[in-house]
Amino acid sequence: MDTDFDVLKVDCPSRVVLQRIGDKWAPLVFQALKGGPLRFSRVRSTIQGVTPKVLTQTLRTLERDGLVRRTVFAEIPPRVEYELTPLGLTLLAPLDAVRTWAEGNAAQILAARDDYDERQAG
Amino acid sequence: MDTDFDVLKVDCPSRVVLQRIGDKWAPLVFQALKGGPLRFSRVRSTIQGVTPKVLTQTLRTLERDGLVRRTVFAEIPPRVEYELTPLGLTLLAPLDAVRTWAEGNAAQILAARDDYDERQAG
DNA sequence: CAGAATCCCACCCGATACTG
DNA sequence: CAGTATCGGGTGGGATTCTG
Repeated sequence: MDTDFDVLKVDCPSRVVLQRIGDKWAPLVFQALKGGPLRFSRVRSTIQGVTPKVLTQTLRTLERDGLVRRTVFAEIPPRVEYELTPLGLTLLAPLDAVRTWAEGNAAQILAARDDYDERQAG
Repeated sequence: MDTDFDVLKVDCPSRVVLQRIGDKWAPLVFQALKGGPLRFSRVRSTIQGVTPKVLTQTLRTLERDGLVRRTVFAEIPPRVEYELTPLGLTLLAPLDAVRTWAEGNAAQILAARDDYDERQAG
């Protein structure tokens, strides 16, 4: 077998990994960094609506998980670049599939919701 | 074009969809239901660690989003079955890719964390 | 069997302001 | 520029108990 992990099992580490994927900003960071290294401010402007604090948190966690590399350049003014690691790059495809699905089916989902809500109210 | 949605934009509906996909239990429900219809208690026992309340919440939301169908049989004792809708089935593949990735790379992630934490402490 | 009701808390996230 | 510090709120999730 390739793996002993099973998301359906309690305390399986893969669940923690799933969690990370499923947090609010992490997938957007991947989307932002898929084109190559980006400076902090650039990441921030790419991902609309994210605050510096939360973005930093997200990037730190992804760095800790070995998915993002943080590079500091000793310059004035300071420059810090973020990029996906080799491991992070392998996650790009699966994540992209989900994102594509989300973008492609958002309308249907919203319609289904209206349907459901209307049936509840009516 | 196929879609006007872009996850990087604020208030884009696809973000909401991503959120849903990324909540704690929804992906596990998909994994549990991928084999076909299942009764509530069966879903519950398949997804280790989920409480009835949270499972109900999750199933309701997925039902509202048109991803899961809930069927009630008028029997004693009560029987309720859950299954993926056609729309839900189309999400199965992308989700499976992520799950497979999570299960396959959980070990590496954990190792990266230990590395990172050690470097912080040391 | 399939849940509903209730209570509760951790934590995730956001707004704002400040700094090397 | 690239963050940190601080405070606060909302909510997703959990434990427990009860019911048609």
